[in-house]
Amino acid sequence: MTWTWPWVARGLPADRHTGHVLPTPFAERVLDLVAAIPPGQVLTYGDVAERLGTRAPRAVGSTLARFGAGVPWWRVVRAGGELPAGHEREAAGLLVAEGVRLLPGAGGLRVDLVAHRWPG
DNA sequence: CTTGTGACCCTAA
DNA sequence: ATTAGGGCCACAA
Repeated sequence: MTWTWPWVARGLPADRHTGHVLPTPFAERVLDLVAAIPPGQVLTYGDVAERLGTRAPRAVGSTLARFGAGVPWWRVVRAGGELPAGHEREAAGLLVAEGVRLLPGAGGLRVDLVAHRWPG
């Protein structure tokens, strides 16, 4: 695994006895996959869910909201290429720095999925 | 373009 | 066991 839990990175124990929340098996699979997305490429929440063999894109979003701090969460976007809700600005900056082309849209910028969707 | 609706499936309480 | 709700999605209208 290339990612680390935020509280582990800060030297905090990742143990149930401490009261810290541990990622579920599902969450671990989400994080492993997201950590493997190369710079400059993206997946949608639905893509992640599909590659994990589930149809739970919302659960993917929830997982990244909770445990995504240690993985490139900005490389996971909505089905239409819209940036992750609540983090549009930060995601836009990080993506542009990786060379991702953003297209203008009414509700903000969209990732050019045709150009940057990760084939895997 | 916008809103509303219904289904989905996983998590936490 | 049950419930409520989510960084979603597809499909109306």
